[in-house]
Amino acid sequence: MDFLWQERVEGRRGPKPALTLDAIADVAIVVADAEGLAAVSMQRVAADLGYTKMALYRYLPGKSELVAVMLERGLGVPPELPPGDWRAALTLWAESLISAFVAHPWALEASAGSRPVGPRELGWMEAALSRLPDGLTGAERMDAVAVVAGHVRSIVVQPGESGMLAALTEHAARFPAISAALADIAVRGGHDQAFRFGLERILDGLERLVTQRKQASVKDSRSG
Amino acid sequence: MDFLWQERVEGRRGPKPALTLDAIADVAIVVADAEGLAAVSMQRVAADLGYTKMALYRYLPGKSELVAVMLERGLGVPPELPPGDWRAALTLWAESLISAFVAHPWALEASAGSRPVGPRELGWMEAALSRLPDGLTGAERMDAVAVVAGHVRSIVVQPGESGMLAALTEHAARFPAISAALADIAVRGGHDQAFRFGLERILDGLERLVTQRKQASVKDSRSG
DNA sequence: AAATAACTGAGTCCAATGGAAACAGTTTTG
DNA sequence: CAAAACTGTTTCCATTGGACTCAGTTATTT
Repeated sequence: MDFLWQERVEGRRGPKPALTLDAIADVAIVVADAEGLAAVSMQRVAADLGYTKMALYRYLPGKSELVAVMLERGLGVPPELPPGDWRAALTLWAESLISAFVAHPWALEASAGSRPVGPRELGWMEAALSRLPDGLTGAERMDAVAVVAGHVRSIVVQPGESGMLAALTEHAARFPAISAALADIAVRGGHDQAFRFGLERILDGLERLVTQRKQASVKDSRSG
Repeated sequence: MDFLWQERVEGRRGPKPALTLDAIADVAIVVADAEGLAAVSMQRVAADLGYTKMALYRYLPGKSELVAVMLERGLGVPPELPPGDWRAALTLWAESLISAFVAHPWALEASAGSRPVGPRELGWMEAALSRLPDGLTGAERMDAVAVVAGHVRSIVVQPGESGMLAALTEHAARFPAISAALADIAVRGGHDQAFRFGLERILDGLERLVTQRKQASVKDSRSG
């Protein structure tokens, strides 16, 4: 987890390092973008760099750390969110996040499970948190961001439709509700529709909570 | 994808198979539950069964198919949803799904990405779809279920808090919003709180949409 | 009943993986 | 200058998923 936060100390003994952590990660990202995360092996990355596999271990403890660095660089820095409407800000945030995931599909797999967190990832979290409306507890704020981020993830994963369609052609009768719904889906615009729909439901739900609380607190101050 | 839907044909020549697909998957599930999906190898599963690795390939084309079968069995059958309130039904559905994921944490990893879909997985989808309120298009119904399922997934993933806390102890100043929110989290009840919060926001958002449309259609029929 | 064809599980072999350990060469520090 | 620290390379290993072969078993066919 150190290497995610701390850059290399200068002025050490021995030969100058020929590589940098970032250069390694960038090559790995190129591989992952083109051929998937599975194609990223120490050997492959080292070969693409023109070095031997074990040279990388001078920069990284192991492969999982390489993936962590890839993720940090792949995510990029969070976008500048315009001031004003919190819904617009969160929408832009979610759109940017989904763009990052679409550009680097492996990032989804890489960001699953418990793992060390880097500064950029925290930057994304910070950006969203700071633009949430008032009237939520700290825990609720974390949860709210988690819901939006979870929605983005689930959109990118998209396990279903293609595999579902294949399975349904033979067993449509057993799953009438799916069949009926899918008949409608063929004529719409892919991911984006689903993304918008879910995001707006979530923001609506959030908005309802905060306005509800705002009204309650007004009533409170009036009566007390 | 065949083996997910079709059981073995009886009355074949040759020796009786010593194993069954389900028995193999069950052993693999035990391994995955105890030591994670990474510990599931053909060798390991075969050894636990008392057979050689290559024997398994008589039942499965490859490892990815084993994981697919594991997922089908691990998910189990969807719960019976009580009639009536659609919010209660969807809540129970989401709770059951999260229980399955908590019981089999590897199922999350296994269900990521595009993959063949089995009957039980479709059964879950069908169950949720059939209990959604009226007033949604087919595409929207799919999206609505996807949002809820995505929320469940994101709750189970829970990338953050532990790793985040570790990182924040040293860099709290750089991320004030996270620090403030996390200070609140220490005193609450883990996953469940986040799950409830997000689910209720989503259901609120859905409810708003359908009631909105119901009102619009009433007004419509009055004026036209 | 006998022959055949299909099937079984075991055994051997392979390329690729992540990683450990020891290596010779290079540069800074004492 | 010598020693210490660091570099990238080389050699080695266990484990992985999987292709292929082989002897043995059994249901179907003749």
